[in-house]
Amino acid sequence: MSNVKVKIALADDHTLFRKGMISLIQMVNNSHEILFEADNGIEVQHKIDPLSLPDIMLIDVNMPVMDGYATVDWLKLHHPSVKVLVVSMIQDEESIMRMIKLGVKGYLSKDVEPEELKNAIAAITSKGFYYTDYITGKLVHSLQQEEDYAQKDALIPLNAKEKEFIKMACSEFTYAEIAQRMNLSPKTIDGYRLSVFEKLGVKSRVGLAIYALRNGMAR
Amino acid sequence: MSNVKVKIALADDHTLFRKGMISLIQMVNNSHEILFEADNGIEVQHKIDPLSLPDIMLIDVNMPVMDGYATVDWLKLHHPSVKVLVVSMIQDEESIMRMIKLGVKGYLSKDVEPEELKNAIAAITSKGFYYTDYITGKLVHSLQQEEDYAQKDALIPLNAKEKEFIKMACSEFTYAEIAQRMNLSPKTIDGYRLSVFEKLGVKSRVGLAIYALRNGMAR
DNA sequence: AAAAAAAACAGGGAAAACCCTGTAAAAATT
DNA sequence: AATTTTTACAGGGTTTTCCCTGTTTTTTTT
Repeated sequence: MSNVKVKIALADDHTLFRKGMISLIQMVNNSHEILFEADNGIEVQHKIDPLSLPDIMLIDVNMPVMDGYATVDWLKLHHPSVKVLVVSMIQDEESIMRMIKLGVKGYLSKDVEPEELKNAIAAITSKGFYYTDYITGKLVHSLQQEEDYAQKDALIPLNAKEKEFIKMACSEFTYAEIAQRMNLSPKTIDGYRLSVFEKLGVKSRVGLAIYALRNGMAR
Repeated sequence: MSNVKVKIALADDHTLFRKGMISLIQMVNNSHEILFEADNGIEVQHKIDPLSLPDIMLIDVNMPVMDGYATVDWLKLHHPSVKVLVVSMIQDEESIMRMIKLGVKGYLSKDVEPEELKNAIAAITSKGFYYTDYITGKLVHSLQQEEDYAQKDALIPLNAKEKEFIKMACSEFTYAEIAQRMNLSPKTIDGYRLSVFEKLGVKSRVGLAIYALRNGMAR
């Protein structure tokens, strides 16, 4: 650990919890400096000093006025160098994924041991992130869900021409232009249109395009 | 660790590497049983015994005839209980993400210390997965890339009604139905259509839907 | 209060998409 | 070789989308 103090700031609407965290952080050793604390995102915006940005910000998800998501989003845009460690009671996959996608460097439960909080801050300082097994598990699970969802198409038998037609339909070409490009008559294309509409259960070309994009049949 | 041996199988086209791995695994302690080894995915399909499935399969990405992806995909479908640990020289984000999405429980480089291989097998056996910091980093990075890509829309000034229209247009409603639902005349909707077409540079409703989905303006 | 800008609406027409029913040729089955 | 299935294609009509040129009403600015 270097001789420069790690600068930390906190955003959490529960004063008692916030004060507790601060005392915990300072108890560990004196290599951490608390820059400021805030009740919510708006206060963060006012209290943050561009000339002395925190290295790490501990942020809660649930806060009044401006919640954790909005706060992280704002930080990402205005002070991207600030590394965010979420500390929240909320542990559901959706919140975790949303925060990870916003670029947070760690996500802890509020009932972890003080030791783990220390480890998290140390890891984020040294290698840039700290994801527990729980978080990693959620992350991977979510990815696989997406993928599984995107593969029900294998259940619907579509031949090569139909798949090609679907890809072509996900564009601004007219059916007449698609016919040209596939060397088929517009009437044949109309036949493919009808058959894929029925197979996929869509009622319009827009519906088809949406279905295809959502299910990875076209990019 | 229980008294039942952990059953392991390997798929890698490099015989020497495979043999080395086996000796390493058996050297650790005698709690591991090697069920079989295979040159590629096809051999896995033939050698695997549904009555005595491996707990963990070590699989390489690059293999002739049937590669790692196809092998994992096959295992996922036919023997989902088999936990896959990828061991490969390939370490790029795309391969890693593809394998993770296929549900592999770990991904190691071929030049890790034997100690880490041991840890990985132990972790997968006990808690179900083993992702190194490197893999976790790639995972999170890939997620954030996706999200960043999906947010350039803020650059184009669209008012609330236009955004609502775009969402509605990403459906199978006709413009007349959209007009009803937004309590506006079809002719007004036609005006919104023209203005968003121009702002987003699209030429048809399908083009609009594709643009909106790709840029996160509609789900 | 007047001027300017934005939002809502309209007529009308051409092009594209949609949706029937039906036929001819090629390919696969038997 | 005969039959069935699949693929390719057509006529013709309805609806929807697209696109042009406007007017009226509401909101914002000065």
